[in-house]
Amino acid sequence: MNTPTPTPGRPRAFDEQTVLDRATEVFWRHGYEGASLSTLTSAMGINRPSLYATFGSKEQLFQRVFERYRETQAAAARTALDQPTAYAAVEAFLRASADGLTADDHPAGCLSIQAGLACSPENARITEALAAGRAATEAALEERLTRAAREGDLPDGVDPRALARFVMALSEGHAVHAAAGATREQLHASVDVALRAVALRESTNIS
Amino acid sequence: MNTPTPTPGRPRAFDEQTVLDRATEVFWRHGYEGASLSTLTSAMGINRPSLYATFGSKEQLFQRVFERYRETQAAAARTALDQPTAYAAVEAFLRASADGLTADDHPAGCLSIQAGLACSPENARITEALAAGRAATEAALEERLTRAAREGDLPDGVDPRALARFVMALSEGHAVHAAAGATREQLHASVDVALRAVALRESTNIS
DNA sequence: CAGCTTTTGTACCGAACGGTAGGATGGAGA
DNA sequence: TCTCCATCCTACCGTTCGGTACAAAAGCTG
Repeated sequence: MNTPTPTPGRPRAFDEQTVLDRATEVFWRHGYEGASLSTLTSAMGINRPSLYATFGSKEQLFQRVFERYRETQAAAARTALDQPTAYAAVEAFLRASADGLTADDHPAGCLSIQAGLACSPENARITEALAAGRAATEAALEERLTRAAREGDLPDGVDPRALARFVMALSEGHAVHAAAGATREQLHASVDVALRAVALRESTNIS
Repeated sequence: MNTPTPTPGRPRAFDEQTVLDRATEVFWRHGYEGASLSTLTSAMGINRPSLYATFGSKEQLFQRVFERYRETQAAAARTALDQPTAYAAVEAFLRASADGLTADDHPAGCLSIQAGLACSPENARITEALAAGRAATEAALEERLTRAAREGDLPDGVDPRALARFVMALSEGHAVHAAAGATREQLHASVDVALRAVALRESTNIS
């Protein structure tokens, strides 16, 4: 479990995962640019040189934070997409998303959205990394739905890529809403509406 | 048209609306905190004291920018919601949104989303103002759909508030996608999927 | 032209930013 | 107990941040 090899020199006074958790919360709440080193070190309970010795820079710290975040997100997405039907997979994805966006063990919303949709030019890489993370989730969704299309498991006339984009966009919109204070019930009610679009039978347009 | 009253003193060398347009683009592209005064004044073609004499502060400048932005957004929403049926209103809203998010006379996406979903605590008012603007749009949508529900113009079992939230969330998600490079066609394909949820007949769930 | 008023440009303010130097500190091995 | 070495902590670096003082410039009015 823990490292049995006794490294020479003074041992660290903090646990890396713990301080990463604290940093995650700060970035989540204030965004990348809004999270100052003073706020970060204060929340992490370490001082600047420890942060730089351990993580390299503010940007590298954030990349570590986001990497960890992505892993848990990806695991949750994988679980949802393992459902046997497209409808069940989409519902599980959106339900898990709504729950995650309003969980009380972390700030409301989604780190990918909160941390930096727009940044100053020198931090453009942050924006790109976040977008890449979201794109990866959408790709997993698309892959699952493409398989569903092959299996005849999608409503007629529904393009799996469009459906993946729709589901992902809705989830991101819910993230925006959650960050602004929407409740879990409100998000699930929106999911109820969305699922009508994934139901099997072709429904009739208004005249 | 123009001011016929000759104000005393040296006349301004810039047009207020023009420099507001430039400021809008900078905030849109870099976010509130990512938009430095140097970048702003440089893009606006004026120097700092002129900015402060005219607008008061960076925050007040942004409020002016956002106010103008809201007016055009609200006008577009009003046009869409004036459609005779709920379905047509929702479609017009989402189509106009998709077009606006990918128009080439301004940065991709939506100022409300780009400017500052998360900020440092001292700029929390910016985040709140943006959320309030989006909430106002959602309220207009909800009002229209509540009327539709009264008129029997909504599918069975659809709560107008939930539908309004769904439409708004999707639009915000599309804003996130547009900022990350999604094309207009991709957004409209997602709208195609979404509209299935608003279609009149109750559709059958998967078994 | 003189006098008044407002804007313009330069040059600056204190504070906060991300990042770092270097001595004090504490645990393992000899 | 002494040595070694990575970590800890104070205090600082140069730069940029949002915001401003002040004097030169540019219009009107007389």
